[in-house]
Amino acid sequence: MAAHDRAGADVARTSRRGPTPGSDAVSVDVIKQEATRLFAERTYPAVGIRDIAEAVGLLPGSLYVHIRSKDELLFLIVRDGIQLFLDAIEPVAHVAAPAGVRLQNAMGAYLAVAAEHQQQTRVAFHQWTYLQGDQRAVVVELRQSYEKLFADIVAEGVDSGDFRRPRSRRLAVLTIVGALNAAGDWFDPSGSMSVDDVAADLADTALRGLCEGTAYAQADS
Amino acid sequence: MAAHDRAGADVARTSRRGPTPGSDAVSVDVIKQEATRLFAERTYPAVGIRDIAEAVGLLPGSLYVHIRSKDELLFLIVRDGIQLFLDAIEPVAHVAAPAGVRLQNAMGAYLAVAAEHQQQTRVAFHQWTYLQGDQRAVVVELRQSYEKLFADIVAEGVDSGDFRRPRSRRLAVLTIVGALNAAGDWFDPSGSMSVDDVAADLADTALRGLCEGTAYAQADS
DNA sequence: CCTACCGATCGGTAGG
DNA sequence: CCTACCGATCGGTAGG
Repeated sequence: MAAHDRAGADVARTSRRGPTPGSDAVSVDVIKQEATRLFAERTYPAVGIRDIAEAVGLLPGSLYVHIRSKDELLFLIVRDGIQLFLDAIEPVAHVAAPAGVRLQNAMGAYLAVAAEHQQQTRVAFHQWTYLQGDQRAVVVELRQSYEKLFADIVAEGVDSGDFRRPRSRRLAVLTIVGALNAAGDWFDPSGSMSVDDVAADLADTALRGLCEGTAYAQADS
Repeated sequence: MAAHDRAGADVARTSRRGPTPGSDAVSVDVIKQEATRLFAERTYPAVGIRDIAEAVGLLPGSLYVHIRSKDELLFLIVRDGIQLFLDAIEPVAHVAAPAGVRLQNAMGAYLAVAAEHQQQTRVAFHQWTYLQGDQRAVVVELRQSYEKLFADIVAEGVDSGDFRRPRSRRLAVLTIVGALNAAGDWFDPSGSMSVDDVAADLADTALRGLCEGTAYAQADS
């Protein structure tokens, strides 16, 4: 009876948090996934190594079988997160098409990734600031590549005459990227608007602005 | 000699961190000011009560003569920060003028505050998420008032025919507010562009968009 | 992957 | 406003 209870307890215990023999142990990917969720909900410094361990069903110390440190976990999430955007936007940014079309498609590609990886996007674009040293340097470089995709489209649009000449090209790029990043924050994939709807509306605002017809443009030219 | 040294040490000690008799003791405002700087640089959870104490020249425990808790400090910074924007934007948002003019002026008012209170702006718009309960509820309400200022301008612009009818008014507002908040983050008051320059460029993008002439508008209508 | 634990630091308080 | 300290929690490790 006592032996029977013990055996039952051991089975429950093993299936709850042990590396079940024959099935997969907790992997780095699962840890990254849970850490992404927790960082997105509460931010990196507010999430403890114990919160992550509990989420994946391990004891705190056991996490270090899979990861080197808490900050390496953040680094991987941020780096891979930005890379998702580079991989999605690069193809549509470089096709042979008018700058307006390419900008609209780049915005759509951004939103598609942001909608599919909402939590990782939040961590990647807001929480890279907690990284230091080499990790931070790598991320800063990736961020610059990301901004350059949009900067190139704007520059080519201005040079080809498709776009008006803004007072500051850099500022125009920061405005677009800022609006886009903000959209990634509030966009709700389960809401009434699809990714394409939102992308179309964002592109409208970026390309045409809010003014009806040429009312505002006339006042300036 | 020993007595002399002691007296000198006491004077230095008093002037360094004591409540110097006859002069002002460390005030809540100084603590708020230093906490604002530290929160903006490293974020709320990453800043310890000991960091704040050191910045104002007190020992950690002595802070609690002036403040109730660390989270109350954050609350005050965030609440007063958002209020700065409400106070600055409300007057220009409600004057009798075309929606385009009012939007441009509201953007200028936002940027003026963001430039003058850069650190508090960062804390107010990014770190209110660390607040909970009643404090968070108060802040959420203030944020809604802030967004409503822009929502009203857009709604009135659309109704009067000054603005084209966007696919989603709410989305247009979020886009504008998002671009504005982003500008508050990267705007450098010591840079080459003035507040007015940046406001004019932002308003251009919001009202006219990037496209030259009616090229993009024609394709749509 | 767990047990058992490390030193450091956290926000905050009692008593003067 | 300081002295002296509280219990709790932090990221991380040695040894099995």
